[in-house]
Amino acid sequence: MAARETDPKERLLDEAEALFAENGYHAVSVREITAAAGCNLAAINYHFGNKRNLYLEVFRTRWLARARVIQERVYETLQNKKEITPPALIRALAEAFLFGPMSEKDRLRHVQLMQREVIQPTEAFEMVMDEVMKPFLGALGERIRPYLPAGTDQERLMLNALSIISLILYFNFGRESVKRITGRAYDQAFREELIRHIVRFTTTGLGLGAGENAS
Amino acid sequence: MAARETDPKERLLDEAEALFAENGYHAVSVREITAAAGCNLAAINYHFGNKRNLYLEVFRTRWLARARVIQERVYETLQNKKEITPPALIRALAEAFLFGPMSEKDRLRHVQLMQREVIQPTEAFEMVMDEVMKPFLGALGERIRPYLPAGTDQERLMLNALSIISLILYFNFGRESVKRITGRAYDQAFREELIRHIVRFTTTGLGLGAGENAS
DNA sequence: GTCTATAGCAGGATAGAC
DNA sequence: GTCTATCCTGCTATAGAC
Repeated sequence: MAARETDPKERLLDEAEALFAENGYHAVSVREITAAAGCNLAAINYHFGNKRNLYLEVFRTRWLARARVIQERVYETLQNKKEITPPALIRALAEAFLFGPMSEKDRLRHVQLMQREVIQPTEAFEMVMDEVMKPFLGALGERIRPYLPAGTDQERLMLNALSIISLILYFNFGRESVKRITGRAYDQAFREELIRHIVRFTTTGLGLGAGENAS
Repeated sequence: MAARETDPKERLLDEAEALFAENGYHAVSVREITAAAGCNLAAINYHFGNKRNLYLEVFRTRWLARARVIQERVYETLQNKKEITPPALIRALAEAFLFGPMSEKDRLRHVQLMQREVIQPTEAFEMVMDEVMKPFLGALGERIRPYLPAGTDQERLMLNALSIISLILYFNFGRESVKRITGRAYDQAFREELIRHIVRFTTTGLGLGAGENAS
């Protein structure tokens, strides 16, 4: 697995993901990517056919894998609990996004990349939706359903789940806005405060009383 | 004011805004913009100096103006109320974004354009923050402060205000996601349902009990 | 598989006629 | 102010040597 650092194909995927996330597809040139990966200009066309395909391959081999890591992290956190309450679940979600198992930069990139697709969907959007968002929100919904009034319909459940996720995502990709408005840096202390806020706001938003009884 | 349709400079601003919002700055060429505006390739350089400056001018003369219209709309809606409760305020905000005074396309563009700056801030981000978001969130905070526990500090107030706005924005720019997850089209009925959800979720999220007593 | 070289085209910007 | 013509840079993609 040291292929990650030696294999040019792998390096291309890594550098491409970073650059696409930071600057967007059109703002990044294949020259930039190959230079960052320390390999030849022709490498992208050889390995992926064209630039567009490299972008899609980034989602297939990097983004989806990372999404799975984040999900696993959530389940790990919840493993030792006897009962998974909504506040504990939401806290685990928020922590996975704001602290998570990967580097700060990787986490930010992950959300940026997805957010670009949300604003302006391309082919990768289908992938993200079908393979991650739908099952993820479905599972999230089922987990919180027992705590909601009996007979809550599927649509309302999904609106609630979407609202939780959107808050968590916003406090990630909207960092610059949040910093400007609150005047705080995104350090450890502030992130913990953000998580407390997210848990409180969404838990009560679900109509479950002010529940901050998570780990 | 029919200058809007005849003056090439005005047409350039309109078409540029539409294209930048839909496809992003780098994906749009000056050739595309001038063609859409029905004027010459050299027009952008003549009137604005360069492409970048046109982009900033779009924010200065179009985006900020529209933000003001949206804000006015909010205050209009609230004008006849004797007491402006948080649910009424939030409903007015959500309505302004989801129905508002301008066309469906204009409303969507407005949010898309801003959202691109949120993900990847440029010079225009300062403008949006300083001239719209900060005062807007400040005013929103002050309006809801009287309903929150006494002594709620400024930071918590801003986190609450940010959360309200982020939900309203997400259900706008994240249309494709919301459609996929709920399986519903963005018609009048669904939008009204979304507004009810937003008002309920955020009002209770603020800790104010399930208050849907707005007009 | 990796390189160099280059084709072929689209991009932003400008000069200068009208 | 508006146009045409054009410069020149940078882009993606490919051909072909190694």
